[in-house]
Amino acid sequence: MSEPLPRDLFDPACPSNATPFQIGDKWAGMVLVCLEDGPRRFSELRVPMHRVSAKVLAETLRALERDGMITRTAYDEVPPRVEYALTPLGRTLFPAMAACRAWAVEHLPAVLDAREQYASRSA
Amino acid sequence: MSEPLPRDLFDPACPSNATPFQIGDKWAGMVLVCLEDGPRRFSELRVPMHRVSAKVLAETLRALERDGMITRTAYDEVPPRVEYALTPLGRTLFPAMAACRAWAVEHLPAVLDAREQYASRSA
DNA sequence: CTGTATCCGACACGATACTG
DNA sequence: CAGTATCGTGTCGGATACAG
Repeated sequence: MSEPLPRDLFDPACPSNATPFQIGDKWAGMVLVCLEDGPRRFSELRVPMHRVSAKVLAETLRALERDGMITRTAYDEVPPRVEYALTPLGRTLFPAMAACRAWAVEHLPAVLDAREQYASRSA
Repeated sequence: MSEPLPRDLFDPACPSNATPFQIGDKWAGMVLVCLEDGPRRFSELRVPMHRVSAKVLAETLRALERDGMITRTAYDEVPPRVEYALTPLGRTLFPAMAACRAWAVEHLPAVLDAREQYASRSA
């Protein structure tokens, strides 16, 4: 125990480094959850994500599209309509996201306890 | 399909919001991985995380300690020695982290492909 | 409706110097 | 060795105004 650990965690080949680029992104995960049950329009996404500005939401959607996680479909109508939908690749993220969510559900109380004890020790 | 979705994802009670606060943190996950095989000293952690300044590493360690994920043990010696170690609560994160890493290993090539195609479409 | 362009403040982060 | 204090910079992200 406690012998190895010489590697460079910033090596691009290290999955520990590449992993959170989607799940860990501040809002990408939210977008994916919002699309789980079917395609959504830009304005539909803004409702549950009301604390995110249009600018940042647009940037998040671009990044997810670029990475092949979602598709963007613009319909030539008036008024304009654009729908975002998960790709099969995007769906592959859900098991890992579910594991994270399950952890939070199970252990979040313990974390909050730890914070309280830490705060009272500092006082 | 495509009916629900009225909830507020910023509700503190929503696990989708609370989940990435550890795994998604820029360096917290790295620290946890570094501690997996046993306790480490501050300077030992700086080797694999050489791109993180001492200041930020210290802040990350404080946050993880506050949340009950790691312990900090200072030995009264000269020169000083401080060791960080996982708590049982901290260890509970590893299954979720493993799920994320497994996703990355399996699907990262597809993501890189998507990026190339996206770049060539833009050109 | 679905964005983009611009401005601007807040904060995250690194570098450096210093302390116990 | 294990940090903290201070400073400077770059980026994130909101608000607003505007375009297709």
